[in-house]
Amino acid sequence: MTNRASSHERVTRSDVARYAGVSTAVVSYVVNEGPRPVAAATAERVRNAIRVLGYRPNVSARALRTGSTRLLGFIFPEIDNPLWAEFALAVGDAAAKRGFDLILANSEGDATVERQHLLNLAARQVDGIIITSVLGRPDAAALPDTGIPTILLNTLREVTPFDSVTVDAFQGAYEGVQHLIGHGHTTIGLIIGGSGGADLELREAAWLQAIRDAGLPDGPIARDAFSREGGYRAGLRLFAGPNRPSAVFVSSDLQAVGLYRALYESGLSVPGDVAVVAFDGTKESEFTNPQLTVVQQPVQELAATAVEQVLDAEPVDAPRRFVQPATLVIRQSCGCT
Amino acid sequence: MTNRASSHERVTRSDVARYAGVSTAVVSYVVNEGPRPVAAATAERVRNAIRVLGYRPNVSARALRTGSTRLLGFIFPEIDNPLWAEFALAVGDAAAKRGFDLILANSEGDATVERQHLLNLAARQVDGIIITSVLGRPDAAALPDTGIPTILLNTLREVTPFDSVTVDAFQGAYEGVQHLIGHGHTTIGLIIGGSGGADLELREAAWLQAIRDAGLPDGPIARDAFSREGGYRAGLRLFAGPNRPSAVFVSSDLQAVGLYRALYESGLSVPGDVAVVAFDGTKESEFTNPQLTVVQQPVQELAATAVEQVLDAEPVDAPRRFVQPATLVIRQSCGCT
DNA sequence: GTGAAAGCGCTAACAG
DNA sequence: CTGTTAGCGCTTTCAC
Repeated sequence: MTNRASSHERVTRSDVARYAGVSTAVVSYVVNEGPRPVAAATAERVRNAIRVLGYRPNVSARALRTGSTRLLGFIFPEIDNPLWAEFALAVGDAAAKRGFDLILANSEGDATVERQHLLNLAARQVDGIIITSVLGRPDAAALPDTGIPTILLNTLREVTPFDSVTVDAFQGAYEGVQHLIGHGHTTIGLIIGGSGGADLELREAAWLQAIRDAGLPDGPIARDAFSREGGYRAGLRLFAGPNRPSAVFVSSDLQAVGLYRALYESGLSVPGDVAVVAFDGTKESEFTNPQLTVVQQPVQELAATAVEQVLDAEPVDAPRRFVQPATLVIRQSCGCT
Repeated sequence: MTNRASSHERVTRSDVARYAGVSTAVVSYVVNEGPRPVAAATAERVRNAIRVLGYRPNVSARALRTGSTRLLGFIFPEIDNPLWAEFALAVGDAAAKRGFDLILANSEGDATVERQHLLNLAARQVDGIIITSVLGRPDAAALPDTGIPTILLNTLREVTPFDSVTVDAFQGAYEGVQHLIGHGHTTIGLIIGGSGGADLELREAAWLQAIRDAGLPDGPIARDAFSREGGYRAGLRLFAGPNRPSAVFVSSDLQAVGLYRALYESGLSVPGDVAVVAFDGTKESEFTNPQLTVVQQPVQELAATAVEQVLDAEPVDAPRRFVQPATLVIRQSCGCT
């Protein structure tokens, strides 16, 4: 037995038409349930012919004719962050609900690769593109205009020239830090990626704001990659010196996992010695020991909105921004239990 | 500014031909670098026209004409296991290297859904399908014959009627258990999914064999889902009673993460009270505390082989099986350090 | 080295 | 309610 093209002489629409004794148009009407009505008996004959012959419509031909591939493109920066995997899954599910399939494209965190994927997806005539961009940054303007509805998912800056759907990172981070403050901590560190600079990332801005609003002194910052290793290194640095924070807000739970290792190796306990709240709330964060208290992104909702917008939204002149609230999920690392 | 179809009158091949003052055939020859030669100067004119006009070939039309979409399908049972995410990424990368894109299809662990995806991908005329099937089981025979090259990835049973590429689960599990035995453990438990039965899954078979080969008594088994929760529940059961094993072989590191939580809650330490070795070796396993010793799947290599086979293999009558070795990665949970 | 033209399988006017 | 047919954009054979 083989799984190769064995006895697969391709069955076309006209084979079906011949077999059912109708025209090819009627076959189309039956297959697409429109645009013209077909007599019940005729339709049944056609459906039977389709079944008997094992006919499957050629999607490429249809796409060529209609201009729609019923395909969506999803560009993500790398998959090692389980958050992207969760987004990919959620977007795929939302797309499937509408009868669309998803093409994956890994930009490897590289803006050039991202650009190429965009062009490639455009050539494939996908009906929409969803990007979790490397660029939560304004220079997303550098993305080529493909003429295809495109939406940025999970941008953590305020401004983009594209439609975007994103968690309310400021509100979420603010609540997370506030929660730590509520536990009585006065020195609250931050672990985050990026490079700071003038145009603060929302999570960082919120952390700072919450601290200052509470009249506390700015806490120490350790910047490193948005990865487990990055969090590990950042954690090591944060707790190497004499002025250790008693609490840390971590801007992704991947980094928090790394921080856990740093703390574990330093013999520091969570939440006893250090309280931790992390942003993202992937599944992985649920099974750390102790369990991470997180500011959770509404992944399903964000994905559903992205798909909906990309498929249904009317063109307008100004970029739209859809912001959805994050949820503080209290578990153990903050010290509540 | 909008990201909608703005000024996108579609540029076709004949626009380019007109602009460059050549025939459409020549444009094809240039775009595809064949099959006929083109004078250097002419080619340059065409390339220039392409650039100026911003022409991008229509992939659907090409697919219709050539019968090849340069698309691969990847069916996976659910993405909550980071192993599937790693496979998806690796398959996507391997496909990209060959100029193919990947369509994702989540079967949600349901054989019916899996079947539908297979049919849908066939209708999309993908050039190959890679399945990490729900069915590591012989009834994979129930998969429909699509006439498209299809390969099973990561099947953990010996027999399938399809081509397959898989880690050497028996060898890997055997080595993992042997390693535990080498540490002097005499009661080695197993946490695994599935239901046992006559046709043993390879990891279970290997665990049993290694124990018996060492002249030890069979250890306790806890069966539960291949998830963090499943591992947690299994762990709770395994360590509830009086006859606790001193070591556990866990058939996926997701389950090991769950086991860690159960042990953490029970106040049992790893590897002091319980030594652990897990199968899979995803990135997540590296950052547990203490770090998991794992039998690691060669994810990149398996994915590369799957893509290669699906694209290049000649049809044959007997199913082919490609088996690649697992690697024991010694970290802390086994008690080595 | 280049061009003309057929046709991949489908949809949707348009005609009956 | 059903049939005929043009044509989506591309590749490639065949002629020049």
